[in-house]
Amino acid sequence: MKTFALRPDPDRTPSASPRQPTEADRSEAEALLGGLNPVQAEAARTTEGPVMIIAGPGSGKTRTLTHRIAYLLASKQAWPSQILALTFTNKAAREMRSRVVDLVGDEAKGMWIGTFHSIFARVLRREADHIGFSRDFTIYDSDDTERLIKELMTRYGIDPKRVTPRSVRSAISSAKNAMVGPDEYARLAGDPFTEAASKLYTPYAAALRKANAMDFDDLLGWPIRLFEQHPDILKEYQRRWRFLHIDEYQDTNRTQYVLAKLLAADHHNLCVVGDDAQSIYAFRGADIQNILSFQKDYPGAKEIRLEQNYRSTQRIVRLADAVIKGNAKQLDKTLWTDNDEGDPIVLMEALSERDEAQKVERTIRDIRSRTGISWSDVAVLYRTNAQSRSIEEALRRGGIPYRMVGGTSFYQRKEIKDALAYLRLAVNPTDEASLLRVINTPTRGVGAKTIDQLRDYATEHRVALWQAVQDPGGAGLSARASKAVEGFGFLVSRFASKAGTAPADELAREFIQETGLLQDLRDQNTPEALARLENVHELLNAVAEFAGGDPTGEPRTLSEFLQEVSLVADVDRLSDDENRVTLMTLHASKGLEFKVVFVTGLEEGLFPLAKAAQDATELEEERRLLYVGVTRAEEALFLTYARSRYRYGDQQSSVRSRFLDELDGEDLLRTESGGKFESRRGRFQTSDGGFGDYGKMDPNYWKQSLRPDDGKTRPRTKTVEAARGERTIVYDEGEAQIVPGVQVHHKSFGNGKVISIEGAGERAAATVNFKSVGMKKLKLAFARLQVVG
DNA sequence: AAGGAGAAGATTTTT
DNA sequence: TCTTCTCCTT
Repeated sequence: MKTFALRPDPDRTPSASPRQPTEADRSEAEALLGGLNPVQAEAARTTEGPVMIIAGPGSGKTRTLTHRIAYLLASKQAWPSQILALTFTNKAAREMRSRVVDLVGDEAKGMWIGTFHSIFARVLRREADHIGFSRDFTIYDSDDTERLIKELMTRYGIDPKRVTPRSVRSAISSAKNAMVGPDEYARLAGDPFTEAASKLYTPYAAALRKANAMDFDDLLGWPIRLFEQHPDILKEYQRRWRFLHIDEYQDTNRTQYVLAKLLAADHHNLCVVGDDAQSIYAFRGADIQNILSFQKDYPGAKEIRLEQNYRSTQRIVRLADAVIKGNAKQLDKTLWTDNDEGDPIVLMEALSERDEAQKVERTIRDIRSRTGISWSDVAVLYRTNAQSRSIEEALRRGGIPYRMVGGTSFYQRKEIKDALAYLRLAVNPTDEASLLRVINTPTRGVGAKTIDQLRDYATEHRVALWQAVQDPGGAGLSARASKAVEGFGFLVSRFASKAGTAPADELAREFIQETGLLQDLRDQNTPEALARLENVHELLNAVAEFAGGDPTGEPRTLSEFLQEVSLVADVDRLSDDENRVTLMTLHASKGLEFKVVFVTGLEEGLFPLAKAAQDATELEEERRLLYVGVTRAEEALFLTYARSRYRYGDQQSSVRSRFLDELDGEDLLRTESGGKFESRRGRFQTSDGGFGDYGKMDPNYWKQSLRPDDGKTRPRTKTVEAARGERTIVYDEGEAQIVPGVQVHHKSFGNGKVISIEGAGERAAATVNFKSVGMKKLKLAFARLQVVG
């Protein structure tokens, strides 16, 4: 590690004038760029003014950004604290920080690097009093937020069946992301749903404030308001951060865009890095226009294109290119690579999701024994978290170690959320969502009725729920209920009074001990409960570790721990030193790379999702998602789909994804046996035996149950009868018809369900999913299947 | 108020 | 299929 002579950073006098680099400084910094290609190096040394780096997957954009920051420091153009770098995940921030430190030494630790949310949470902590919050504000995730909205809905008499807390939350969140305030939102309201949501917008904002809490969107919205109301504070931050970097710029939303604009308004030293083809977060407000119109927003911006891919084989790059060609709207760029041609990309067809998982498992094992790669070189990607189950089962059966990203991540688990809710209360007892969460967890005799009474009291006296808890007698509770509530209130306030002073780890340990959470789990004495107990202990260890100090050794408080923990995504917990196969959604795979990648579930209705298939814009986003997925692969890529899949506990037949059939022409895909891939050129066989194209297809076809209505089981959808009527009956055994969906009996395999029928007459064959042996393909003429029921 | 049984409902993706 | 909600009994 090379150490540069960076003098102590005047963090407290951020207005320190920019340093004037000498020739010697420049040439010393120049040496750092040795490993970059000419285009990357140019991007790294263009430090003044607005710069947009359009970087294809695997083109070394992180590397370039890292070197740019190192260059700024080494050439003495900036103090570390004058550099702000905004990344998409905390993991990316961590990695970038340590790489910069490797390049220029420990002083670089003082730079500001993190996600938008974590950086601005820190800003808000500093400036909390300017916006009327306490610095110990609680950060609400969507769970907490929904709890609060549900609460408001009962108060405002909105039926939670027709308008769900979840949909209200996402409506308000979108509004906040687009910087639409309550008044404007109410004006826009036209339909009953928007009207209901707009009725809750203002009370929701008020409730958050009362609870001294912020949701994710507030962490970006409040800084904007702060800067607008206090130009002097804005000025201070403009002076502090002289060089701004934003990674994954294509996934920034309106508020992030505005923040960047405010901060860079003075010096324009803004460097954004992104790839419009990898924009996959429109659903949460990301606006692709931010990157598309960068030139317009920052006239004179320098545009640099990184088009050489260093990650993947020629074949993978060509496939990625073929995938993205399906999209009309995109900045043109040509991705190319000097890498080897590589192995053909394999398309695997499976009978069922179970079969798909088994094939994945076998293939992983096979590659490993053939090439000696590590488990951690392999990733299995899927569109929805629900798909992980079958993969997990197969890997577990096969004894392949794996780790899963997302799903119910550590901090989402119930026991963890309960424990965190207690800790949040100690720091901020007005936090209503947390109060409601644990007031009766573990059960202590505070039921729904008691909570109603407390709520009424709080509403009537216009005080926080916490105030009501402290005066149960005043709320008119019965003696028994009063005593229970009092006990809870006493417990919380005892630790709340210590929260400011006691060391975080001790406080947390004692408090959680006394809540009875641990005892409750111990008493259950089931393997699951004991695993949960372990998790809570792990949380307490995390508190202790955190309290021990930040990278520079400063001890930290419980309040800081809680704020940081709210912003930890599951990918952030992913460490590289575990030798396991990685399972995750395509979204979570962004920014990562693996030697071997499986993209699974390439089926209509799943990938692309049914809803997205109906809308051209959303369909393009799905295609970009596939682009992101395939470009994670360095050496080997497998695409899989299953001909049938469990949905809502019912086996449904499926049609392979249109994305596959777009990959015609070039010789890109091979089947498992090495045969050539035959594109159906956008056409497929429909259930009525005809042909249609994807555009005409019912996007919800997969919702139709294959199970005929036998009068005993409730029909899952209205279309069952209709679907059955249209279906060609292939084989008729007396009055019992063997059609997809019916239960049949086989004399050696037992009972099973018909998934599909192929051929007709003598050659008709059925694919049957047997309870005992799984999928089998049987000739009807020999199998003598009996229809059951 | 608590706990159990049975029924209804759910699957995009997430900082 | 799995989870959450609702109603019912204790």
